[in-house]
Amino acid sequence: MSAEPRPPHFIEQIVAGDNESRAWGVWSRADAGPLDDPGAKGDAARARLGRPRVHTRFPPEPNGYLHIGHAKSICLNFGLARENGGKFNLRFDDTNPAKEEQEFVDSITRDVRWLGADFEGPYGGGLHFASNYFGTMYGYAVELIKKGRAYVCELSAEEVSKRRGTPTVPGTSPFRDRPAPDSLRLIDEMRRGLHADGSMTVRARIDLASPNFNLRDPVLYRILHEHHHNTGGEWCIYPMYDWAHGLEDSIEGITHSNCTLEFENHRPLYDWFIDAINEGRTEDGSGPWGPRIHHPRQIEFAKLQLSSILLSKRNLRRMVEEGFVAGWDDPRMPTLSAFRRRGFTPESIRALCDDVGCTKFESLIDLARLENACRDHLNKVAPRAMAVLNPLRVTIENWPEGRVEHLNFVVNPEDPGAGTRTVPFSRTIYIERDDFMEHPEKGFFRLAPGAEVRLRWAYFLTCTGVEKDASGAITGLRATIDPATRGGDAPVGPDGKPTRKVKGTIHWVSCDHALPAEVRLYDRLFTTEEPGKATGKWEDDINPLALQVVRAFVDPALAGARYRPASENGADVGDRYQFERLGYFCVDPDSGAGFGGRGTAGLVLNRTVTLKDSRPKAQRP
RNA sequence: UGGGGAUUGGUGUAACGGUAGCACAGCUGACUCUGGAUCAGCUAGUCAAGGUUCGAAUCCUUGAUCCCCAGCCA
Repeated sequence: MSAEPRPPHFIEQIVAGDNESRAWGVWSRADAGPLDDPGAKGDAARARLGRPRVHTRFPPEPNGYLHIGHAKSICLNFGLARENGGKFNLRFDDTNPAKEEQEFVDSITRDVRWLGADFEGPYGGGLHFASNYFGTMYGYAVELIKKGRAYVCELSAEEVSKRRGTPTVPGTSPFRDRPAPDSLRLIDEMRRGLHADGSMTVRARIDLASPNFNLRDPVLYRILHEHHHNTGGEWCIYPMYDWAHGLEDSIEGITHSNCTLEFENHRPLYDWFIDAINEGRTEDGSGPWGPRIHHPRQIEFAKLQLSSILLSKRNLRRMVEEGFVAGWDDPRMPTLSAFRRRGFTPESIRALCDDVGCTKFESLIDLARLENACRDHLNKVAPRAMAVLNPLRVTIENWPEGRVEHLNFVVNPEDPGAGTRTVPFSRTIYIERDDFMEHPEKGFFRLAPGAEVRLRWAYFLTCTGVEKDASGAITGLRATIDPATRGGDAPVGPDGKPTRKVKGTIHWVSCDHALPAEVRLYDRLFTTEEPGKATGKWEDDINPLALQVVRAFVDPALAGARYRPASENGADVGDRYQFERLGYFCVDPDSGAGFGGRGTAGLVLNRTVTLKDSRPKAQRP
């Protein structure tokens, strides 16, 4: 998008500074990667040797689908690893068995791959699960109890809440002075399943008077007798996010723990945990506690917010569960699965994330920028075709019945390598109803009675008559073509210059050859920039026109269009086209089997985004 | 009413004591077999008030506005 590379943002600057000072050391033979690998992974591993360590991660909880907001974090973290020759981990933060499901692990894995953050490629540090570290974390908790830094508390959730205090009044717990041996016995009993859910917790002993509530003796473990998607029935106590998260980064050797702004208040807690664990530990591992553990640097940035879009998991879940949309991948949703189904490319999403930069300012990005990024990319790569969404039949009176010509059609003017194909032309064609005005208004330069336009790649056409039904509605047009304009070029005079010009060019399809298709015209789900802001209920701002379905006639070349499983970074994607003058469209999986889809019908197409409309604002529909 | 953050054109983003720049949007015009694309130009900004300084978006003071925090969620 940008002509010049964007200047480095603040996190990139921090990383560059850390590289300069070797703040995180350098990659060694032990952690650089598979040096013997003959492919790209080996190349990256060998290049990594001796370079400053940069190791990032994307740590989603598998409790929902990834949305466009996550894309920013994925691009940031993967980009940092790639640009610095480092590594990027995909890690599931699966510390709450009650909320997490395999379906979400699968969708997230697929979506991260689709975006291009290849966590198993040359810059990949692999796929990880926080739940694999439960044993290590438990050991750290026991260590903290032994050090007098944690205790078992038997306050109920309600009592903890009641005793939390206020910003100026300290909290209390009658258990915080429980002797370490007692807490040790109790945590063991908790782990062994001897206590009921909610009966007790492990808490850090920090500061019940801190104005930062995160430091008011936060809970480390709660009892949950639940089946876990990864560890099954192995555990009945589960670590809280705050306790687990920083440790996960530490265990994986993450150098820069990038997260969103709301965790700024948690950073002192994460630092406290690691410092407390490191208390008494030594560099060489001598002494009672072993070697010091890694202490990552957390950096907070503002999450991506887009206008006319809702991104909280709670709201997305409601939209799906209460039927506002058809599912997580309904093309009206802001999930990555939905954007993919709608026809957005990973390149365009990455371009947006790169374009908006990264700061601590909570900005609201105009959704149009994502749409523009998509147009930008698709313009360069999408093959062109013609389709008529709202057909008006035109009979060409000076074209013989039954005669068919195959005219040359440029597949993509932006890409000469895409070549040409042919498109059939016959006596009756469909044109777009909007491209005709019986009484043309000022500035309208398409078809009107007596007016001449160019049929794209075909002939100049002059409207000679209008057919109407009893109610006066226009049912068809009569017209003639100029045989001397075959191919769409004006005849040239003796001076080699065109003898006449037409201002308008319209698209068309031959009635006898057109392929019928269901076209789903998508628009934004909400009519306001900040849904629900006015009334407090986003339901009030739902756009009833976010989906309109039309029966269209499309270019016969679309007979070859397909929905293709595992075709784009392993994800299922439909073929994408530009329908000239209309926008970008792609094959939906609801298409019939003949088109590679899972549905029973014929061809189903989604409108990804319209073409830009540069008519003066007053003239736009 | 405690603590933690933030504030530069319409929207984003740079400038790290030394000419407020870039992108997108908007508006003109050129070109065009897509009212697309492309090309050229224009419009438009440092939250406020003081202070330090030869010089302040940048440093200091005070204030304004917005966001986050009192889950056994993440």
